Order: sequence, then C-alpha cells, then structure tokens
Amino acid sequence: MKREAQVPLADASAVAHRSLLTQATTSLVGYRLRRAQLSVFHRFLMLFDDLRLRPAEYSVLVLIADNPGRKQTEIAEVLGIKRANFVTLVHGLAQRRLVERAASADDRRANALHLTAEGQAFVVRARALHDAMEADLVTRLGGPAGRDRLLSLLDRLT
Amino acid sequence: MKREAQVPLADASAVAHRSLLTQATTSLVGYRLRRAQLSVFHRFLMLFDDLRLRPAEYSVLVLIADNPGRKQTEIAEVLGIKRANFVTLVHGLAQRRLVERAASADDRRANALHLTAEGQAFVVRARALHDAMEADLVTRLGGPAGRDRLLSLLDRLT
DNA sequence: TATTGTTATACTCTATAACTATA
DNA sequence: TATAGTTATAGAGTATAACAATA
Repeated sequence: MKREAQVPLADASAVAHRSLLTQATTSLVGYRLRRAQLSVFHRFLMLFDDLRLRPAEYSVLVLIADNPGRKQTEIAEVLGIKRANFVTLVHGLAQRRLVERAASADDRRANALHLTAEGQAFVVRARALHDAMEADLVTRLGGPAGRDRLLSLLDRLT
Repeated sequence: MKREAQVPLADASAVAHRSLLTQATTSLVGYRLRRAQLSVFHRFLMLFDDLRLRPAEYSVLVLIADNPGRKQTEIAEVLGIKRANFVTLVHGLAQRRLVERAASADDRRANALHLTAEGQAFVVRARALHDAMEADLVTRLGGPAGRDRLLSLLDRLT
C-alpha cells in the first residue's frame, strides 16, 4: 500500500519536473489542425502501404474514375496540384498500368486521362479500403452529424 | 431582365459541361482537413512574411519563452520534430540572435535553450501578430464555443 | 498570343544512419 | 551502454521558369 501510494507521487513529482508549459502552442487552431491532418494522413499511409498508394494518387485515381477522358490540367486544378508536378504523378500511375494518357480528339495538345481495366479493378479495392477508414473516422466523430459539424467548421477556416 | 436571366443559364450550361464529379474526393475528412490546414498555414506565412518566421519557428520561440533552459531534445519532442532536423531550426534562430544555446550545468552534452533579450522582444511582437490571427479564426468558427467544438472533434481523430 | 504537357530546378519538410562527446 | 547534439543524405511535396507543339 505504501509503495503503491508512493509510486504515483514519485511519478507526479517527476512529471512536474519534466513537463513543459505547452498551452500557448498546443491550444492553437493551426497547430491542432496540423496534428490531426498528419495523424489522418499517417493512418492513410499505413493502410495503403500494401497498395503502394499515396493520398494524392488515390484522389487522382478516384477523380479519373468518376470523370474519364478529362485533361491533365483539369484533374490537377481540382486537387490544387501544379500541372508541372502532376506530370510526375500521372507518369507513375501510367507506369503501373493503372492510368492511360490518350491523345485528345479535339485538342491535340491535351492528354485525355482514363483508367485501364487494371486501374478500374484497383480503384475498387482502394475505394473499399478507404471507405472503411472513412467510416471509422465518422464513428470517432460521433456519427454523420459529427462529421458534418467538423466539415462545416473546417469550411469556415478556408 | 432577360439578359440577367440568361446569364446564369449560360453559366449553368458551361458549368455542366466543364464541372467534374468531385464528391468522392472533396467530401472526405482527410481531404478537407488537409485543405483547411494548408489554408491556415498559408495565412500564417503571409502574416509572418515581414518577421520571416515559419509556423514551426514560432512554436519553438513561444515554447522556449515559456520554458527557458530546457534541452533541445525536450522542445523538439513536444513539437514532434526529429532532433536531427531541430538542429538546423535552432541554428537559424541562433544566427538571428533570437535564441542562445548555453552549456547545461548538470549535463555537458545538452544545450540549454534561452531567448536573448532581442528574442524576447521579438516574441512579444510575434505573439501579438499570432493572437490577432487566432482571434479572427475563432470569430470565423462562431466564437470560443465553436473553436472548442472544432478542437474537440480534431482530438477524436488523433 | 495563349494553353498543354513537359523538363529542369530549387526550396522546404521529413526521415534515417552514423559520428562525437559525454553520461 | 545509452543519450545529446550534430552531420550527411535521401525522399517527398511544392514552387517557378522556360520550352515545343498546338490552339
């Protein structure tokens, strides 16, 4: 009993000695926003490690799946990716035979983006994986209402 | 009247042709989280352009101000920065005469971090600038209650 | 002239390994 | 042995400038 009572006391003392005053930084909206975003993205990376897919690549695949035949610039702009950087991203997906860059019919400068058959099957798997993660996040947020509250609050910051 | 009625119709037609189906990506928690975080950080960078201070540097200065004499590793750990990368960060602040790395009394391996007089004056300015931004963010969130709701929701994701 | 895809380049952030001097 | 600070390095992410082909 004595021992068990002393341990927390010793710990509290040690914590009191080592703990830092972090209120001024950790209570900030920007700081907490960054930590939450890093946490969610880190989780994404772990979950998609097998598929070797990064968040931006997932967004691109889903966007092409839902909007086949669009130009690179259109897809890149929606996601806020510079078209110069988008070249490398699409090149990687094309090398993996997930995406095809077809010559556009009406504009020979443009690349019309499509998923290959392999790409479509891949997206089905990726979507299932991501939907499970999203469902878990919504649960953590207290259901769809909590999710909507969060998205609404995030929108006010943008 | 006719014209004013036709303009939105023409726009709607143009939008219908050009708009993409983005629901599957833009409604995602992770995606919206990232966009909000980038927006807030971008705003920070604009606001602190004159002071030539980045978000991580601001956090470090405030943390040292509130916890003078702590070791580099302690400050770095709290902020989730690798100590290898923290060296460059502190070096930059030391070169600007904002931070001093004093030899620790009890452990000659460690650097005890302090703000210089110049650093303390600088932090006062930086804090004022940041507090104004934070106040504006809180206003956008509908007051302190909205801010607390957001922070609470963000915590559930971490 | 303007736009599309592209290349080259640079800067930041992040991550790991290995060294040194202390403990 | 383990730890604190450091150096070197490599990988992503992001930004701009400039070019060729095409509009």
